[in-house]
Amino acid sequence: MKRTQKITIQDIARHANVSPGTVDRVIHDRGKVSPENEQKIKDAIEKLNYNPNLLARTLALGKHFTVCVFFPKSINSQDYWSLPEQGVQQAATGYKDFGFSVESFFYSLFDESSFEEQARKILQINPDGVVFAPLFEKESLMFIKELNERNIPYAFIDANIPDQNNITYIGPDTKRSGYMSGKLLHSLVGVDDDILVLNIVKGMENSTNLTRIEQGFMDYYAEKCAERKPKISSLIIHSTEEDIVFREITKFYIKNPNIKGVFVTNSRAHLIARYHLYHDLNIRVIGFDLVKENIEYLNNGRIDCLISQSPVQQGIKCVKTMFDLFIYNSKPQKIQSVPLDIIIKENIDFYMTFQLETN
Amino acid sequence: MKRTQKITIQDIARHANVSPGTVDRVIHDRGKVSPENEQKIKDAIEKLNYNPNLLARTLALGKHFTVCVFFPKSINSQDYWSLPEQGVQQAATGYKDFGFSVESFFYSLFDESSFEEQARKILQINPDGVVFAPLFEKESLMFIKELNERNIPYAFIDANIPDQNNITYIGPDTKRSGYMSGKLLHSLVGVDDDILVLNIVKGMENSTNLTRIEQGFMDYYAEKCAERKPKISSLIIHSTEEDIVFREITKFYIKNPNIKGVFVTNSRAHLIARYHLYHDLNIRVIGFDLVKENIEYLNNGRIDCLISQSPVQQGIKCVKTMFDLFIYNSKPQKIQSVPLDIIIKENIDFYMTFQLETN
DNA sequence: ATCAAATGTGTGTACCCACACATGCAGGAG
DNA sequence: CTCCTGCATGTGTGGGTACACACATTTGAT
Repeated sequence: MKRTQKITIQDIARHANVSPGTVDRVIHDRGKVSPENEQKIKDAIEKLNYNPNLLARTLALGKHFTVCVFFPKSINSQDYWSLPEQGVQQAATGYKDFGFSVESFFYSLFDESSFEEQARKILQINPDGVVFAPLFEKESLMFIKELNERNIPYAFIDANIPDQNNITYIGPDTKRSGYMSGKLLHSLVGVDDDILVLNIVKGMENSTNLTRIEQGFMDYYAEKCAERKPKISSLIIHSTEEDIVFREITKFYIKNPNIKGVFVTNSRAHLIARYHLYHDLNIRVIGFDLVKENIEYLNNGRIDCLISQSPVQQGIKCVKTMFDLFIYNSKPQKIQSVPLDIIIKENIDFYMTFQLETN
Repeated sequence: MKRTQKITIQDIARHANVSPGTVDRVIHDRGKVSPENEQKIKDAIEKLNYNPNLLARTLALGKHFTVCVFFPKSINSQDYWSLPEQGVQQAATGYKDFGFSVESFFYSLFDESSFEEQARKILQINPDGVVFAPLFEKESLMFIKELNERNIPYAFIDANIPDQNNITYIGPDTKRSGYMSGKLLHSLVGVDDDILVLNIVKGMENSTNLTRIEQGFMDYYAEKCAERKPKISSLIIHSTEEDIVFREITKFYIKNPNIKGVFVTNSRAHLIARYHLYHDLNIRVIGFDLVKENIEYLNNGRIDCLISQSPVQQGIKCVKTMFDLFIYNSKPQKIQSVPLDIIIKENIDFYMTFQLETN
């Protein structure tokens, strides 16, 4: 524990025979400096490898940034959406001395109007940045329009809407997770058996992601089973109501009796798992996300494998990205993928423990 | 971006009708304050929920901390031990403005004397903290003794030595990883087949961890297969030389022809995998760590499953722990477990990508 | 009892480093 | 001679720390 020997603006000033203020103006390119001095100062900065002290800078600037995060509501701490929120809070505590604060807002996954309502609230606060999960495409686009007009930087988390002005997308590489799903299902189901790619969606949901996931899935089979591919069907059910889903599934299974594996492109694998349980069907199922219902069916064997998309890390990363943007002024990459974890019966309990306790 | 409204030491001073200096002395318990004032100040701190500004504090103190990290050498970026190092570097960059710097030292896994030599170098630097992987037990204990005498706080990473004065251990919960291995092997090998727990160690290596891993493994079978357990043998080979290992294995397999699954308690699963490849034996293998050789055999199917112990996160965490200790003066938990990831053929390539590119 | 020294209690302020604004001081134009 | 412009310096701010100092009270010696 010694006194710091870091070089400061004063060191530069001494080296160039000018005052600290002049050095400051060179650094910030505010002009009003004679060419000779400017050169001398720049040389000294180069030579001494000067980097401004972030602490002193933020302290002097005394700025304050508010970032709103905007996720689906979670009912309890087991919920999928409580995990990114946990990551957000965790990261935020480490940044609060930098005058960086986070406010959370939540919308209901079953109610588009709650999204609009909370989005209005966020705009009223007029934050410096916004992180949100654009699960309702139409409403999100309206929100985006407003954010663009006000020049408020925003990041997408968990789901992406392409070709927007967002500073970054933080979430799974959707195509890759589809590809990985293909590989996994391939290991569970032979090439002579039929496969179903099942999209269970509510009307308004962001569909781009599902398309990309499905494409990745198809890519795998096209690449690895070029000569001998299983029959792959695709089905979209436009409801999450159990009776409607069950009716559609029944219709499909009657027409396609040889289905031995199902890939559910989102977190609703539990619906088909329940169907298999009722009818005692021996069909492999893989899906996404450790939501409570999925975990239940993973444990009793009706779901074979779930892919988890590092929800806590997503939360951490989005806060960190905003922090770096405001404090370091560093622009993030447009896409920041997170790890995809394979969860099977054998590691589910360990995985859950760690997601909640550590990180 | 507004001016901050955070409450400062001045606010407290005004509230308690004292000077900022007095508040400071109360906060730091330096005495020389009248009881009434002390109480008033404490009340005000409580009431206004005051938290000192970390930036201003570190700036004013102008302290500088050096932490030495001390790992096995890695030959290339694919190596296991390059991963914690990457985590260390990554975390360190974020803390450098706090006067917090990290110096890395490396020892050879095959040379105890290199450990001693580098340990001496570290002691010469006289750092404020040390993080190291105590893989050589005897040499580590000597190092520990010296650190204790000098009152230098130290943390263990990746491997633990119990009952020491270390501030924390960061790494896998060894018992749990054994338990998990049991669960995994159970899913691969029937209860009528025999199982081998294989310890391939060099003479000087830290043995406590292996014992605990094995114990966790046994616990699983004792718990879950109480009535009908496979025959589980345990074998220790005191060498990592291929010919010696092969000889010992041959001897063992001749006596125990019904072995169908092998659990290797450290990163040396590739040795037995190669043996199986040569002799074309259809025996399941699970082991630890994504070292290059292991990955090779995972890909060609001679290793069925590897457990990865979040190496990058381990590095990040140990730097963060030291930072929190010095800057926040916050004591860590004695044990900080990291997630255990299951790596199979299906997700190895994705896993590797993320370990290297993101985090 | 008296006075100096030691102790207890509290205040004032320079400093950490970067930043921003106000000010000073040339020289040339009007 | 003033006014402006270009260049450079000086100073106050931000939050907290640490040291120097001021003042009051107690202790001890004479």
